[in-house]
Amino acid sequence: MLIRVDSSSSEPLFEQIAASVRHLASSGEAVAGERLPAARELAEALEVNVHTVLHAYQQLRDEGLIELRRGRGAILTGGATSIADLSAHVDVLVAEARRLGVAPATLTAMITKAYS
Amino acid sequence: MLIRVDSSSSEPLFEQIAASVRHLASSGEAVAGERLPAARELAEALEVNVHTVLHAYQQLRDEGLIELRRGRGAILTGGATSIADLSAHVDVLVAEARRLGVAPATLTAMITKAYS
DNA sequence: AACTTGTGCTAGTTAAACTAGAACAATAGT
DNA sequence: ACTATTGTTCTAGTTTAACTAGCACAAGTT
Repeated sequence: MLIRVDSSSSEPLFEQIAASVRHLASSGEAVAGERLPAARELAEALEVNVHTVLHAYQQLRDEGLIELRRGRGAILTGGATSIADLSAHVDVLVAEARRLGVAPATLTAMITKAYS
Repeated sequence: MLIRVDSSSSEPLFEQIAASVRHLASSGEAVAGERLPAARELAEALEVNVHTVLHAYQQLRDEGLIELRRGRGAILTGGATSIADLSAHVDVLVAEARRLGVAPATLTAMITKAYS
């Protein structure tokens, strides 16, 4: 269960935590039904505030990736399986983008626009 | 040349401007060699500060999408053609993500991760 | 009953985003 | 040459998001 964080990065800490969890799910390292570390526990391990971890967890819940229950913690939903299925397609697109010399920010912006 | 901005959005204004330009390029509405509005001019039209527009332009330059020259303005580079070529692939991936019920933030996070 | 864990609140600090105004440098047009 | 255009680079102030801190509470687990 690898969740790491870089405090010197310009990316918000809660986004980094959320990204780590998404990666665990997309790579298949964590599967549906699996439990994430308790917020207080993870906060201590990463040396960040509990609220920062909870902020990340709540965002993941809004995306439908996890469920949050008191006394039980954060559990990966079936949505985690879906994103693992998407991984291969993502790799293809990124390879194509790399070949064309398209920057990450450009590609993610295109994705966001295509959704709306 | 449609560049719009929503001041009530949580997304930074300069990001919205950059996203608009990326969309113009990816949709083919603007092609390589074409000139974007001058920063001062666009700032007035959008009712934002000149620095905000320049911030967006400088980010696009860092991505290799435009060139900035004094007295001349912002010109779309060949990179703009590349991202137009990517558009079809992006649409396929987004359609697949939609079908699986994957949220935009999840997908963009996967993209970012796949790049690194 | 005791323990675990997310929820909700207040509050203070730090960093990013935005605005404003000015002077400057390089290019374009006349 | 001269003038207008346009990006570059400063300083500076305001607003907002992110982060931290600590506490009380609710709902679930053991």
